Amino acid sequence: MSAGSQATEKPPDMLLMEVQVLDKIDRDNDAIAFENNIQQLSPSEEGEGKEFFSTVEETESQSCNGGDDLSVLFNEEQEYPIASEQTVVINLKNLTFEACAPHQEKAKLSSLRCHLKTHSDEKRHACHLCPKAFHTAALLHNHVNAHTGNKPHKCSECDAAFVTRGELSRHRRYKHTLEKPFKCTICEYSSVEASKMRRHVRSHTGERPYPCHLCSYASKDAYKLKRHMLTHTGEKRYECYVCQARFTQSGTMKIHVLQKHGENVPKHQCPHCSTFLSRKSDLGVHLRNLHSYMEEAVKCRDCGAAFHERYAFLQHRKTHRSEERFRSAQCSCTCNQAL
DNA sequence: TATCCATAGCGCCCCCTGCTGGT
DNA sequence: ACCAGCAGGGGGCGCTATGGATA
Repeated sequence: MSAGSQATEKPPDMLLMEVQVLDKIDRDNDAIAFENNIQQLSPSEEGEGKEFFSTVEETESQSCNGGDDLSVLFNEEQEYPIASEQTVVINLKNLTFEACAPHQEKAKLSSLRCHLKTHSDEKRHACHLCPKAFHTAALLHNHVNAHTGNKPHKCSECDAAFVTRGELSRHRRYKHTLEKPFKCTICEYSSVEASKMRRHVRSHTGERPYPCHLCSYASKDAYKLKRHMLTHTGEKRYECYVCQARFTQSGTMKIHVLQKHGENVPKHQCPHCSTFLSRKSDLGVHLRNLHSYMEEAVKCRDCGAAFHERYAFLQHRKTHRSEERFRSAQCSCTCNQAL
C-alpha cells in the first residue's frame, strides 16, 4: 500500500480515506477479475474461448462495484489501477477530475461523493430494536420492517409478501415470469440469479473454493462446506418427531419418517423381478447388483450353464437347491424312506 | 442532499438424488 | 433388503450494500 509510504504530509482523515478507497478498489478489482475469469475460462476439453455464462442482454452491468466511476482517476493503460507509485488523494470538499467532460464531471462527482460515503464508518441511522446501524434511512427502514414483519411489497399473483421491492421482483422471476437471465453457455441451465450461475459453473469447472480445514474435502459452495462440517462435530440437528431419532440431514430424517412412521408408503418394484424396494436409491443398487449385464459370465458349478445376469444365475441355482432338498427329503412317517 | 430504485452479493435452508457401507 | 450417512446440484428467500437517477 502506497499511502503510508508517501513522504508528503496529509491530514490523518485523508490518509484514512486513501486507505479505505484503495482497499475498496482492490476488492472491486477482485470482483471484476472474477467476472472476467468466469467469462474467459476456457477448459481445454471444451474448446477455446468458450464463455461459461452470459446474460440474455449481454449487459454491461458488471455489478455495482463502482470501478467504472473510479476508473477515471487512473491511467487506463495500467493493468492494475493502483501502482505503488500512484496514490489517489481524494478531498471530499474539493473533489475534481480532469478526465471528464464538464457535464459528466458533475454527475461523476455526485456519484463519487455518494460512493465515498459508503466507505465512511459513520452510520447515522441506528435501529431502536437492536444494536445495528446503517448508512441510509432506507436501509434502516428495511431493517426495521424485517424486525416487525411488515412486508409492504405484496405479490399480485400469490399471497407472498416481502420487505423490499427487490425481493418481490426476484420472487416474481422464480415463481411467475420464470425469467432466467443468466444462461450457461455449456449446457441448458439458466438461472434467476448470478450467484446461482456461478455455483452452477463450478459443476463444469470442478472448482472447489471452500476447503475443509480438518480433512481433504473441499466444497463447491459455502453451505455444503457448512453441512460437511457437521460430520466432524457429529451434530445431528434433525429429530424425528415420532421416535426422537436424530439425523444429520433434513432429507434423511424425512425419509426415515416416511418409511418408519408413514402409512401406505409407496414401494418401488423392480421391473425385472418381483422385488419391492422401499427406496428408489436401493432399487438402483438392486438393479446394478442383480440385473446388470456382466461381461464375464458366471457358470453354474452343477451343470456348467453360463449366465451374464446375476439374478438369472441365482434363480437357476434355486432350482438346483430345490432338487437337492427333494432328493434328501425323507418320508415323514415312521418308515424313514428316502423320497 | 436525501431518497428511490434496481441490482449484486452473500448466506441460509430446503429439496431431490444417488452412492456408500454397515446391519 | 433395509437403513442412515453424506455429498452433488439446484430452488427460493432473507437481508444488506451499492450505484445511478431524480426530486
